[in-house]
Amino acid sequence: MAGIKDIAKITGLSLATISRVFNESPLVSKKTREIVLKASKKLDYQPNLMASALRSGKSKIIGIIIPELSNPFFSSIINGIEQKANEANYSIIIAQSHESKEKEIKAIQSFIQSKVDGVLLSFTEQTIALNIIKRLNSYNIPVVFFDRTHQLKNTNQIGFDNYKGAFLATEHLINQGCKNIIHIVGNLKMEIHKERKKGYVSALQDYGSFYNEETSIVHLNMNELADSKTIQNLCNDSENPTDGIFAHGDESALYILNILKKIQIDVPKDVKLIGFGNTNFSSLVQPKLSTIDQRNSEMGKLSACMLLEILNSEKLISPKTEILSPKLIIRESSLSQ
Amino acid sequence: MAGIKDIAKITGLSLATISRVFNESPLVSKKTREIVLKASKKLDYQPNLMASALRSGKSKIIGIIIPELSNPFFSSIINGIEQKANEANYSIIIAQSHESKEKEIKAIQSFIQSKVDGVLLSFTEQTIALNIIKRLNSYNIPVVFFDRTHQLKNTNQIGFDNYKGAFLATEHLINQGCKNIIHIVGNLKMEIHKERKKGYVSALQDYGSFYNEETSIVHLNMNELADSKTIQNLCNDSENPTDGIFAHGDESALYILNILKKIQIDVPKDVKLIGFGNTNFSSLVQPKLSTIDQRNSEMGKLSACMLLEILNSEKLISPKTEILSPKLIIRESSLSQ
DNA sequence: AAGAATAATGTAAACGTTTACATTGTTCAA
DNA sequence: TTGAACAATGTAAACGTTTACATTATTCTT
Repeated sequence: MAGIKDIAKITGLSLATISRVFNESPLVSKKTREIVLKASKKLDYQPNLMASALRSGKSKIIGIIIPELSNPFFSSIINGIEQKANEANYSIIIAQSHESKEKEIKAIQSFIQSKVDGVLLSFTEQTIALNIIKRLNSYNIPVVFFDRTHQLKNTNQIGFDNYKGAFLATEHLINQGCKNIIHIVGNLKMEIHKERKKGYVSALQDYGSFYNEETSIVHLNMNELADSKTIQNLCNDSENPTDGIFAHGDESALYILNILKKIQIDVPKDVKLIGFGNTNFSSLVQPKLSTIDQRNSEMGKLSACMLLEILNSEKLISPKTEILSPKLIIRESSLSQ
Repeated sequence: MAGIKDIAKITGLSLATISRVFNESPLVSKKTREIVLKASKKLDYQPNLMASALRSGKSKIIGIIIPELSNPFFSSIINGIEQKANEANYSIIIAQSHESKEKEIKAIQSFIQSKVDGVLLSFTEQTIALNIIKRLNSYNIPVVFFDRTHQLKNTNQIGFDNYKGAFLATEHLINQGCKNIIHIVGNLKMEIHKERKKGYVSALQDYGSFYNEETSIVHLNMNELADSKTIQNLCNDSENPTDGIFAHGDESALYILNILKKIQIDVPKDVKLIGFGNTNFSSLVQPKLSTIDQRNSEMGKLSACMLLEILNSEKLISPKTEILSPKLIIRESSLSQ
């Protein structure tokens, strides 16, 4: 309820001076600063961020758009973002796109209207990044893309080396003696999953392993019966039975694990399995799941830092792309012996 | 960039009329409405929510405080909240308390300054709800508590019947023939875990089952070696071996599952196990985990609706508490034969 | 046809800050 | 002792809306 005016009244100072105190301006003497602070305590003064934002043009809010909050990958990224944002006294406002371009656009619209200072964005599979950039640019709102990156130059991005991650995973299976490794692919409309597939194929080629575009790439259709038949056929193939599986994510790895169990194929004895993402449950399942760590929280922190840097610097910072390197996590599901 | 003024200029109308159009006031004629909308399209007019909030006192923002975003329970609640909030044209701003009272207070402070219209709050174990209520009340910000509820009258709450959930879980184990059921308790400083314990004890008493405060209640200390020894001792007790385990959460149930596996106790043959929360991975582990569904998304929707109702009604709505009922989900980990 | 009722629009102040510019007070060099 | 330099404070307009109140235009009643 109490505003800067009230403080001015009881201290006998002008609005400007009071305002300067709260903005930590060096233009105010120690003595008056203390007087003001004491008065503001007494009145339980709460600065009105809306008014401040309106006048100054800085809202101290960062907008985040992600596909799905309940995806643990994204929620831990947000953890990282929140930490850095809070340190810098920014609030975060979150919107989910649910992989829908329309919702994404709506979110951006709402962010523009809310006058967010910057946007962190992991776009949907259908998004044309250029449009988004243009839109935000025309309102002078900087944006940093994370996780889902694109080919455009001159944009700020924090990515992850999906290619290398997939390569490491596949290589690991090869090292464990697998002769016929299949890959459960994700949505190939998305760059990240294309990259994972590429990494997988590269590893096989580098090591001269068996690869067949028809049979080595498996699309799940989330119909348990059909899927388990497919897997069964592959694993029981008389000529070239599958003995290694690289799944595009931990969750689908779990799903596969279930299927294998049902058709009585032992992991890791008969088939070795590795996931992707190092989700919190991956060390808690039986057998413990080998996987690729995506360094989620780090990604969050990095993107937040990049955005904050842009927000804090007067002059233009030349855009840059940073790519995080994967870490291979070896647990039980992929180990021979 | 374009504001209401620009629209006024090119249409020759007054600011008031333009404003009325965007606020869907009935006081404006169809003809002028269309003229205004056309002009606003042309200018790509974006209402400045900050200015609007400042003048009207309504920010159209809901603040959410939760302990931990990466806890899937909370992220699905937020999913529910976001859905309802978006429908009503509200943005959500999220802060995590990380179970720290200080961070929680800081978040509330920041919400007050951001002039959120209302707060949805799941408080930390150390929180004294009364203080929070008082603080928000003095700034006229309504609050709805969810999940973690308290005893105070005259507050808005959406809770979950933890007692009944625990009762159902325990009862189910009894029905499956368990004679000696232990309970892995959560943090007993928290009401929800106290209630779960109570429900467990009640079920045992109602059915005249074995219960011993000393041995039936197990606190995990997250030291795998020590914990596995404890569990082993209980399960191999010559007089009264444990044959049923009710864990306070799905994650700890998974943890227990691992321990049991390691000490070669079969689930569900030797010991039947049930968790709490119906987390997304619970149907993907081996054996599939029986659990109690907490109806997370529903809880989110309900709390959002309750808050929105308060925000939309002129007159005071008398505070109410709603308690969601648990659903028993029976899967493999608890089934006999 | 006059006045009442209603509909549509306009005027201008207000929301609580920030900030460019102006003013006053102080210190210090010459 | 003047005035230049600097430090501290003040004045008042501005940010982009909303809204109480005033005004004008239109329709209706009798």
